[in-house]
Amino acid sequence: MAERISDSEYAVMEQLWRAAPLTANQVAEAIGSERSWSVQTVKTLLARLVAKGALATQADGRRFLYSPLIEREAHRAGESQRLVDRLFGGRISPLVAQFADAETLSDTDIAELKALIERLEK
Amino acid sequence: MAERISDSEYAVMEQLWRAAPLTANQVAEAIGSERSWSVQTVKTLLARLVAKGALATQADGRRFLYSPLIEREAHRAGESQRLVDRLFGGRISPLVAQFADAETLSDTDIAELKALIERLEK
DNA sequence: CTTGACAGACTACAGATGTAGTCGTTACGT
DNA sequence: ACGTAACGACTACATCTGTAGTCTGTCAAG
Repeated sequence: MAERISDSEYAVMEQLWRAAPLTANQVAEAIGSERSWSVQTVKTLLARLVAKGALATQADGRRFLYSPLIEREAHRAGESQRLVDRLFGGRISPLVAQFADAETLSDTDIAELKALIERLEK
Repeated sequence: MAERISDSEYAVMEQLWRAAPLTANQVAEAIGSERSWSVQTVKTLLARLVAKGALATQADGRRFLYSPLIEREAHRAGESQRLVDRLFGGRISPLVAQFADAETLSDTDIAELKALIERLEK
């Protein structure tokens, strides 16, 4: 079942979505450039993700190779839906309108959205 | 600084954005219809929100009237931005595309988005 | 004046989260 | 064969969150 994934855990998942399977050390190394976590911290997060059913382990000698069990897309979809439900009554246009009001939309964003909508209208 | 507001706390804020100022009991009563929380729980959440600087109190005899100190819009904007940054590299069209792929967009949603984009293009 | 209802303050406590240390084992280099 | 580095398992601990109980003071009704 879709247990929630915390922020820190998500950073670990990201590496494994980028490339898998990886050893704990490889994950730690990949993350090292972004966050300054000790290897132990990464290992704890990996263990928690395994416990949550988000990662699969595969023995490789006496260590593990980790790979994602949940899809990145599925996670994004769940989290996005959750936000939209909580904050915008489940409707998406107020969400987009919010970004419009905050003026955080670039011309590129607008063009992309336009293309997307046109595609959807068909 | 904008301390984060948890899910439960958000439910309390919602009532106060709907109508303020309110007493603790009024908030509890208003929420009671949606969640079955004890009055104590609501009071704890109110106190935490005050501690976080999200609510202001105003004495009314021997009790307090609570009112929001942060804007609903500002909170929505912050949370939305946070999600988009974390999950979609800060770009919004992939977020919308995600909903499109998940087929959770109604015709109404699409029409609204279209109108919104047209307005933005000017 | 007494009592009881109610208000806020303080306390409780389990589970999640962020961040890491320690322990016991094992494989590899020498 | 032996030490040592590295690995996973277990432990740690402060903070946040969800959910509520208890304590103490006070206002209002009788």
